[in-house]
Amino acid sequence: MVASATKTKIAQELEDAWVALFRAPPAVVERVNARIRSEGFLTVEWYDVLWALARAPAGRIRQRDLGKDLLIARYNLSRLIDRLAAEGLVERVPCPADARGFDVVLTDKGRDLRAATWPVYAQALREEIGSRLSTDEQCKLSRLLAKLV
Amino acid sequence: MVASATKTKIAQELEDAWVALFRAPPAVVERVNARIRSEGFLTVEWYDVLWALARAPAGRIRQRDLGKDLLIARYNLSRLIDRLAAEGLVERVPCPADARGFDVVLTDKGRDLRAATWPVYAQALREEIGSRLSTDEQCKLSRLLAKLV
DNA sequence: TAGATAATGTTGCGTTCGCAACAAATAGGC
DNA sequence: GCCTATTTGTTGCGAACGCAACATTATCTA
Repeated sequence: MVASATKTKIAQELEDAWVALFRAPPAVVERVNARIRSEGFLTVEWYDVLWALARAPAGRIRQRDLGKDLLIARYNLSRLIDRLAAEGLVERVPCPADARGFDVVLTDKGRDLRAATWPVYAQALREEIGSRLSTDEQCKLSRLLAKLV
Repeated sequence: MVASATKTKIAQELEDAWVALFRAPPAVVERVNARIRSEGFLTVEWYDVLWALARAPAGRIRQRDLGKDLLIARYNLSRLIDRLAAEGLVERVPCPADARGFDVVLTDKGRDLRAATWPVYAQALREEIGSRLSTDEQCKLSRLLAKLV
């Protein structure tokens, strides 16, 4: 690969957008997590897997597809599923159509825990995001972030 | 604390905004980091500390203020500074005005490494963000994310 | 259909994060 | 001044991440 001529200046708007993107979201996620944990429930990382499964047909998704949906790298998802399975919240079953793969299946325990967590989670989202952004702003934010993926 | 009556529904816009906020930024940051690391340079987490110091008067900021600027939790910043100091990129010196505190000072080595990293970093930002969002969109994104902090 | 290539998932290893508990110093209320 | 509460920073510990290397299976190509 030829080293391209890299200019040493970037636009202020680009710098500002990057700094905001880099710093703000983790802080917001941490606040949401802190609220949920203080009530004794799951982190959002765990929750989101259960949520994705709860929406999937038969509470079942192939691990590969789960990673793509949740934007989680393979090696991280692999161990995240390990932890969820160790808690009995999901199960890994061989994928019928592909001997390499696994379907991740939501257990009853996982389904119940997700449902129990939801009110606390929803409340955290209302307070951390709903109270700070109008509905219109929420839509704009979704749209802008979608362009970056 | 009295358990507040928590509704079990939230608006679709809020859910979408949260999901985007939760998933997209880490993926973008990881892509930027991968580019920079593939060229043998610093992760953005390290870079941003050096950057903040390079902008500060005399290349020097109190650790507490650095944490607030960068939105890094105390216990994480403490160890991040440890690592940077172990590499000789910064130094910790007692804060003259407050015996509890430390000023973090950029070393010559840190200054040089930051400068050397910049072209690669800037190029990564142009490609990952500049090419996906217009200047106007970049401004909107900054503004929306600022509201969440 | 054999051989090379790609996709899927796991694991060893070191790094980094997050909580809780802690020590030390300052600031405030009386 | 004195006692308490707050602020600042560190550390032990376990959880989670990220890279590189790996095994296994599927897919493509000739």
